[in-house]
Amino acid sequence: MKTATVKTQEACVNMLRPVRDALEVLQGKWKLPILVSLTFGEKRFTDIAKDVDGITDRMLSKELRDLELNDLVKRTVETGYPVKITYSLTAHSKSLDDVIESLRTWGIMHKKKLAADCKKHRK
Amino acid sequence: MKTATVKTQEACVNMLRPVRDALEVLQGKWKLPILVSLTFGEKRFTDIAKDVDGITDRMLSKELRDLELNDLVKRTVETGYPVKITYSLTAHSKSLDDVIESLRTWGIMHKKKLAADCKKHRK
DNA sequence: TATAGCACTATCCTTTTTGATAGTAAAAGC
DNA sequence: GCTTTTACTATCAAAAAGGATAGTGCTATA
Repeated sequence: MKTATVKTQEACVNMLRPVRDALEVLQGKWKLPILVSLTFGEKRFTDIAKDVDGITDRMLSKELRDLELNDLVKRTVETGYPVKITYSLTAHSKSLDDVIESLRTWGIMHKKKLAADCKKHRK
Repeated sequence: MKTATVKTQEACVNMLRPVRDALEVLQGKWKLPILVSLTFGEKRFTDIAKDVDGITDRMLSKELRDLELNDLVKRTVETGYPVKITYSLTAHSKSLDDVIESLRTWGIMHKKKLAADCKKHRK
């Protein structure tokens, strides 16, 4: 391979690494949706389940545990009767704002495009 | 449930939908990395494979097909001897710039945090 | 002639993810 | 006393994702 090619490849791999690091913690169908739900304030287990349509208790439980381990969600137990458990964002997950917002914006565009393409093909 | 609660839940679900739409096409370990690799210009199969460390031919082939179906990658055949096949971004995938950049930025932060936390725990 | 590069595909297998269903303990509300 | 709510866990099963390995047909190169 040519030296120039190797150089651009290196640049590419360096660009790629952080993206893959981020993906490692955020990948999957549910993690980002759960975090989005929590941007609306701290919530209880069942409230999150209501927001994130289609998630099962089992998945929600597992994903919350994963997110907690990565310091992306804080679990708070309010003792008393009955015990109240709430989940909330952390400083670390709040820093995901840009990611979520850009993904959201793109998602809107993408949906519009799908609709447009669909019309085209029906013609 | 209280009316106010229902309203914020509705707002949340509406916020969530586009994120989930986006995730549907972009999810997985490889799609975004492949697209990042192509932001450096059109590339051939083996070149992408070199950039995206760890991907197998099977996966790359499959993911490229998926991405092409969603108009996120363009496959170009240059006839001649030998035939040259190149992959490149489309207008649609170029619009992912913000998503990729924010994910990248967050990934860098996240890694730093991991390193910092690791130090803390060793103390 | 032998080897290497290109762009894959095929087969088989393992791991991970996701889903369905049921169950629990403790308290509150009817 | 019975049901409901809350916040889960357990078990089983299906589906999706990912990986290992090998092979193909073609060309260029040593």
